This record gives sequence, structure tokens and C-alpha cells, in this order.
Amino acid sequence: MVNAMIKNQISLSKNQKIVLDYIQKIKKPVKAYSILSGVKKSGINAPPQVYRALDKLIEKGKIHKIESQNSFIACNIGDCATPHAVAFSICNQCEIVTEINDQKLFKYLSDFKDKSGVNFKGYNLEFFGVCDSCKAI
Amino acid sequence: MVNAMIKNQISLSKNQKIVLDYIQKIKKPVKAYSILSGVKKSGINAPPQVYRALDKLIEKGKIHKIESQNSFIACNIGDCATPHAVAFSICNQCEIVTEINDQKLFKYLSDFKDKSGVNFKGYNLEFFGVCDSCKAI
DNA sequence: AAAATTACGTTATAATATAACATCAATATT
DNA sequence: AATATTGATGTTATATTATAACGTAATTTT
Ligand SMILES: [Zn+2]
Ligand SMILES: [Zn+2]
Ligand SMILES: [Zn+2]
Ligand SMILES: [Zn+2]
Repeated sequence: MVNAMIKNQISLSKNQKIVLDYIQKIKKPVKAYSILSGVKKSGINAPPQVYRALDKLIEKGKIHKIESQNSFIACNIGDCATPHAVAFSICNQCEIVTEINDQKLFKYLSDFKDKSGVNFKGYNLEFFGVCDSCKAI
Repeated sequence: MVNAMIKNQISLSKNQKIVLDYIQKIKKPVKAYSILSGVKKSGINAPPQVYRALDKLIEKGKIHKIESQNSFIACNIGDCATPHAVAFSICNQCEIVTEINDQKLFKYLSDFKDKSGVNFKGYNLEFFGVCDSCKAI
């Protein structure tokens, strides 16, 4: 069906919408159990409901997991075409996370080959430093 | 003291040695509670003893944490000068992890500046793909 | 030697994540 | 339309990962 392709790009289930709305509202990375607290009033009661929604939202490129923090953040690029090829900067002081959208960096990493010539489908890059706001203090 | 500099490079406490020996023996990434099981016979009884050793070994560049797996692996480069500037390849099928030692990649990442010109002290990069052995199957 | 720092041992608990199972809803297949 | 398949939900329980807190011991610095 023609509509299937269009629909697949955007269709989110009820719980997925609830969780995504919450994550997008919070501008910072947020942890699974904070999400659970935040969406209890919307009828989500238990961890599996949150984790299932998170998994699907990651697959669909709507959010990303910040591995070094076990936290989740809304995609800042808009439905990342490649949800497993992402880069972030993380402030060591305030722990704010910013998704990096740099085509040159993406190309460099996508083209990278290791010493045996193996090229990789995806990558997760987390930069650590001190953000401008924290530097100013 | 002059010896301090020399000593600091290598000195590990008793528990740190036990944990490092175990991780180096296992060639694959290993999880904290597997380490705990593996070193119980050496007199380490409880999680905090393992996690403390892990923290110090990371600081000292002897091991690295694979964030996407919550696992730990011995440094393959030899006391990484910058324990928080590391890159790995991870096979999606067998989950084997290889530390990448590529000066060009390191320079590229160390020199990287984001859009506001901020440069970062460290980074953690995990590439995902299929390793040669798994491709052969 | 005294003080300060680092490491150790132990108990308990916090925080993160998944297994398992029953049910419901939407979508394809016949 | 009935049936099969798939995806999503609700729920309980449990597994996995990690740290808090406290007292003691060893080591290093002054
Ligand atoms: Zn994104
Ligand atoms: Zn900051
Ligand atoms: Zn290393
Ligand atoms: Zn493999």
C-alpha cells in the first residue's frame, strides 16, 4: 500500500507518543525512571512500558541513548536517518548534552576503515569537555 | 621524590592487580559481576571492591569501559596516555571489541571543534559493524 | 611520630533493565 | 467475513549494574 511508506515514517503508538512528548519537553538528557515518574499521570505504570517505548523511539530515530549516562535525549536533527550513527558533546560539569550535526565529521566516520580494512555501519561518539556556559563561570 | 614519577606509572594496589590480571587474562570485554565471580578465589568478596579497582584502573589507563555494553576490557595500546580519548570497534554479531589505535583518527577527533568553536578534551567512540570472522560465516 | 591520603572489607540498598505471561488491537491472508 | 499474524499493552516479578555508608588498615607526606 502506498500509504504504508508515509505512515511508517511518522506513526507512533500511544505509549511511544507519551514518552516522546515527555522527552522532547525536557530539553536535557533524561533517565528512564525519571520518564516513568513523569508519565505516570498519563497512565504508564511500569518500567517495561517505558523501556519498550524507548527502544522503538530509538529505532525510529526520534531519540538517542547517551551511553555514558544511561540517559535519553530527543533527536535534535529530526528523525536521524541513521539512528546508530550519532555524535554528541557532553559537558563534564553540567552534563548538558548536545547532538552534533556536522556532515564532515559524519563522512569522516562513515568512511573510516580499521587496519584490516573493515568499514563500519554505525558509530556512537561522545565528546567530553566543558561547555561555553560552564567556562564562563 | 624522583621515584614517585616512576612508581606512579606502574603502582597498583593488591585488588587492582587482581582485577587487572583477570581482565587481561580474558581477551574479551568482561562485566563487573563476571569479574567478581572470577576473583572470588583471590579474596575479593563484594561489588564495591571490584568497582573501586575498575575506577582506578580506568584512571590509570590500564582498562577501558565499553559504555554500550557495560563491560570492561584491558587497554590494548599500553597505558593509554589519555584514558578518556578512546575508540573501539564492536562486532554486532559476536560482540567482540577491538581497541582502535589510529593516530590520524585520534588527531582528527582531538582537533575537532563544534559549531561554536569548542574543542573537547576527551571522547569515547564506538564503531559498530560485523567483524571479519563473522563476515566469513 | 603525627597527619593526611589511599585502600580495604562489609552490609545494605539504589538505579538500571529485562523475563515472562496474559490480553488487546491493528493488519494481512485466506 | 473469518482467520492468522504481528505489534502493542498491562502487570508482576526478577535480573543486572552500581553506589552509599561506615569502620578499619595500610601507605605516604609532613
Ligand atoms: Zn539525531
Ligand atoms: Zn556545562
Ligand atoms: Zn587503551
Ligand atoms: Zn564478530
